[in-house]
Amino acid sequence: MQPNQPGMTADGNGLVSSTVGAITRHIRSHELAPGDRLPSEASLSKELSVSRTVVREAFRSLAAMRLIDLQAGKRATVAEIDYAAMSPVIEHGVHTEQISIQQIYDVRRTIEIRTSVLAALRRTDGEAARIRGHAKAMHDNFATPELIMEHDLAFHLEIAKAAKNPVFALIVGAFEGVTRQTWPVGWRSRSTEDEQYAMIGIHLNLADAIIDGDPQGASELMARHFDESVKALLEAGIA
Amino acid sequence: MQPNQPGMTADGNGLVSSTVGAITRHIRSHELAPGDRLPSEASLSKELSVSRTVVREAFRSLAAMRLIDLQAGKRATVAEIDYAAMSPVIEHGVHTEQISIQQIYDVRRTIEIRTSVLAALRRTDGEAARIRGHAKAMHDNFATPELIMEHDLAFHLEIAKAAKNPVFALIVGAFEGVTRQTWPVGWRSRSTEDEQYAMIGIHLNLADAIIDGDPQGASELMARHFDESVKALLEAGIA
DNA sequence: ATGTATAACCTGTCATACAGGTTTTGACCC
DNA sequence: GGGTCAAAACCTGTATGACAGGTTATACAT
Repeated sequence: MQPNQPGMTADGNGLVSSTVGAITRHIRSHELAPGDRLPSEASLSKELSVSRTVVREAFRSLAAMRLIDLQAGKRATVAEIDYAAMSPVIEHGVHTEQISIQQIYDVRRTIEIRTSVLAALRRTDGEAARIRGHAKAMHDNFATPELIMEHDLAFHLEIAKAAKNPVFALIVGAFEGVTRQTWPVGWRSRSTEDEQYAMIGIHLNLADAIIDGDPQGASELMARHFDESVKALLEAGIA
Repeated sequence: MQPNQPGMTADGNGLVSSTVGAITRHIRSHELAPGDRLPSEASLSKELSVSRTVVREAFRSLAAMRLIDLQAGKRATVAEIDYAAMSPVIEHGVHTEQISIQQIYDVRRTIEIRTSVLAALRRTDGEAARIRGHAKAMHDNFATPELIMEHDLAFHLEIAKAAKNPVFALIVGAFEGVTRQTWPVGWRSRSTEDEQYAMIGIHLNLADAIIDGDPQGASELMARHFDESVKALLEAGIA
């Protein structure tokens, strides 16, 4: 009804896009920080001269991208970076066959060789302990593959966090969903217990290299880990 | 009103989350491919026993993550991977000071050294020509920084595409929005024309290395490009 | 000043309505 | 039978109003 208020960021076609842009601009111009509250739906609706419906759909869009948090009854708040924000995007790409598992492993290899180097250089003692703890938990839960997998995922994410660059953690987190779906395939393709223990052994050695502040060693172990994982997946017929 | 239908993917708290999960499952179980049409809002509303409001908000969520495309009047369709899908997430991280520009350049350096290697190995002749074309356009539009920037961005994205791995392109695309905002700073910090021509020269040499199928050379040039860019940004006081 | 009850506010969901764009239907003509 | 075109049916975008249930702020009592 009212004319479309232009928005610099995303005033593509509809009112919702303009409103998303307006809210984004509001966050930036008011320099809102994570946790800060946004205006209510009603007040935004009035201020932007659009219906509450439109404001709600704009909020949903922003929440889907994890720029804001929504909770029933409470006002929307600016969100902290969520390491799982991009996981659905990657999963969708894989399920629609636009991305292959091997392509994901190539990206992970590239990224995680770097995170292992940075982690070896920058890790705090607490992070080192947690990384070592996950590797050890993989070993100690040998009989329960699901637990091995969870500690494996946490191990890689913890290394990314220890790299002190949230973007690396964001990318590693993006692959968690897909990895959760393909990990069992790789695990089963290591047909003997020796092979399975060897895979866990690499994690233990990698943890040690990071604890020792040995970027060279960490880098080589991470590269080997991915080379072997890709080999295992290829043998299992996953391309 | 009706009880909450559980969804395996995202039945967090509200009906919208469950509905997002249900739609995602629909796409997967029916093996829908990009371009395929989804059911109408009304039929999903009936099938899932929720109001059209809820279905619409679920659609908006999926569209925000770029899993589906929405167009007025038309049915929603499964989306192709969009290289700009993650740009708002990164921009938000930067504007809320959860991510620094330097951290982004470190990730880009890591990723793009790899894409330059892969591009040198896998590029088609058409891609090689386009990459060279953007580098040349940077040189030819020396008087118009905005054009240099656009061709610079397109140059890097084209290399990522030539790497034949959509995930790399996705990541490079994620940084486009932020780069568009910081690029002028780096450009101005190259205070003499010689420095500015040198920056463009690296792009020309990099294009040649990729055309020649020289991964080693491409890798070294890309590394040098980022080292110099980071230096320029640091001198301009951007951390 | 402190604690608590209550009012005011806010979000989640539903129903309905209508404008305007899109697809399907069906009639008509060759 | 096949092609053309207009009308009908369908679909999405947006607005409005309503109400349940959770949250925050107010004001009162102690």
